[in-house]
Amino acid sequence: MTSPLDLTGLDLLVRVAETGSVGAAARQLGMAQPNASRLLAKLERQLDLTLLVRTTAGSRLTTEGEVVVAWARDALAGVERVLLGARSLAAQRKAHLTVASSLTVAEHLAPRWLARFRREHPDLHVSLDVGNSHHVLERVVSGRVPLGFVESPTVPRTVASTTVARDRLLVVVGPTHAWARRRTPVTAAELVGSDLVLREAGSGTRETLVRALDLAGHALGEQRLELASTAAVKAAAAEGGAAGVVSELAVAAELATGQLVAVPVADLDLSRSLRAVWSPERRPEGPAAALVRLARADAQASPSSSV
Amino acid sequence: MTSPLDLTGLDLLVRVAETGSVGAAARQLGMAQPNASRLLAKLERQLDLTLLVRTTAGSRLTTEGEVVVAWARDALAGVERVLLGARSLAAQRKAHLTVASSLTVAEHLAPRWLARFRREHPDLHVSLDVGNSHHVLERVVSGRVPLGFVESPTVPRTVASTTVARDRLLVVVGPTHAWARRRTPVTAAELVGSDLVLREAGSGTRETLVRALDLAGHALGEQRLELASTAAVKAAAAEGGAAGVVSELAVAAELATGQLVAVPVADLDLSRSLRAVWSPERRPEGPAAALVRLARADAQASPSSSV
DNA sequence: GCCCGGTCATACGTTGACGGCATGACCTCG
DNA sequence: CGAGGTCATGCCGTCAACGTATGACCGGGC
Repeated sequence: MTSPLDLTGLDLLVRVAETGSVGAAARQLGMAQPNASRLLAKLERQLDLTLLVRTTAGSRLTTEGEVVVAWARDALAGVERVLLGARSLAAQRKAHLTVASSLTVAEHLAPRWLARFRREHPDLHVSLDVGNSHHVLERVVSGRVPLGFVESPTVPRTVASTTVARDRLLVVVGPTHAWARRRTPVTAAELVGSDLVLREAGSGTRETLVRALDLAGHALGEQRLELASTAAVKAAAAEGGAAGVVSELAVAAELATGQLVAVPVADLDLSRSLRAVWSPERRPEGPAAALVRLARADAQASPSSSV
Repeated sequence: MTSPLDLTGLDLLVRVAETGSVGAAARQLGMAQPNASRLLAKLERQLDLTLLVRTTAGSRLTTEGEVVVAWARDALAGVERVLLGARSLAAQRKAHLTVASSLTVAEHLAPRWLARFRREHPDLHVSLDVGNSHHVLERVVSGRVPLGFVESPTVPRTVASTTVARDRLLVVVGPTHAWARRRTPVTAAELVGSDLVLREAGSGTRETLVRALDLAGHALGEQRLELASTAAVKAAAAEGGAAGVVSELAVAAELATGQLVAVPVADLDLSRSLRAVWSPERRPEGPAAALVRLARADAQASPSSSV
């Protein structure tokens, strides 16, 4: 709880593991060697562990140090994704390739694509233009952007598309909710009659749900609790007595740790496809085509699980 | 590169997303509201993005803010795993349940188990005792520890065991290595005749390789490059011209981003099982049994992919 | 044998950043 | 129209982190 939340020490530790030297690791990070030494000592003090064996000819990891390094690499990769993604959001100006993307894709798939893409084309700056499905399609047909990704169940005939992955909406509740231990599926009628927390109207997730309910002959009431962000929906569902409806991609981690429980649902088809879309006159080529390939390959490499 | 690596701002942002208020988020982190306001402004400046729409009745996320929050949640979960894991390594004293674990299990599986376990039993302190396979077995048979996890191909008859997951060693090379584009499997003979980077003798990974080679009628030479940590092996393989041999669990992330490439291997069975082991007189019960259940469930939920 | 290049730790002085408090502007609700 | 909530700004003190300088130690080479 009262943790520093500063990863510099862990970054340093990982580099010590790779180079075998505190000084070399310090140079990689552009800091002076004494600071690195101090920082590592502080890290050991805070974690109450001895991570390194300092010899006068370098430093080696202890067993515990190795374990911590493995964990730290994951954590650092996570913040690397944040920073890389943020740069892709910001660098509209100097971007060589701009791709429009719906929220679900940007939130949960784009980080891996960006990391991989950057590695294969280190000289190319990719920029993300995030908006709802309508926004993405508009950008593509207007030619402002050569490629887009949407999670709509259908796309208009004005654009060409290919499915790169599949997605599914889940009904999730906190572990204390009555539905958490339920084994018989919840019906669509029960769903519309219960307390639900949802994204606001206009979100792709919400539209998919409304459409599925419509096909089943049901309609959402008006008294739903609407929240501004997916994070808020998840937090509300985890805490309170209401059920949330979110993409399976958004809750993989929470399901794994048990913070949220998925409720089986009958009568409703909540799956949808994630599509790459482009203007028919401008078929993706070069980097854009590579990105589509990469996205499809990534999706089938990890069908549903994620971070 | 020149990034702050301080996640407090991101943590704050996530909490703003959940609560809808900068002040409330600040209180959750025990900081004063003005500091939170400043920190968020700084974060926006550093990322060159506008993440929040501050109204006088609270703060809502922009679209870009939502995306960043989703990424940040992953990153924060990663450092949470590090901190939780470190506590489990350190708190030998106040632990209610101590489990011995080999390196591979501790590095790549334990974080998820610990997070999940902590959620189901918040009052129980679990401690990790990490060592090589021999160390784990010794602790179990001597009764110092009620439960252990090892990745040995076989276990002695003095302990009872059950397989909770499977694992496989991979031969990996950097993308520039000649084997990177190879489609025909590498033979065991080629393997022993090539430049290899390995963990030092005594590691479970190394022993598994030696055993597999032995069964195929080959033996490792002596001139191998030995490195102290798995991280060092991965770094050396990614950079240089040598091939590395590591657990698939250790390189899932690098394979996904293309930093490393797996080379197909013929003639060798490099798979092994990860087993929970315990003293026959002391069958796991209560929390220990729950941990075994949890481990097995987790493994079959995500067969091979991971963070 | 001796010295040079490498390792890591300690000491010291400065500065810059962060935190807390006080204040002000603004909106909403009663 | 006031009360309670939101967020931003300004001021100031303190502490922590940084860079430089130095010392102890080991190994390898000429």
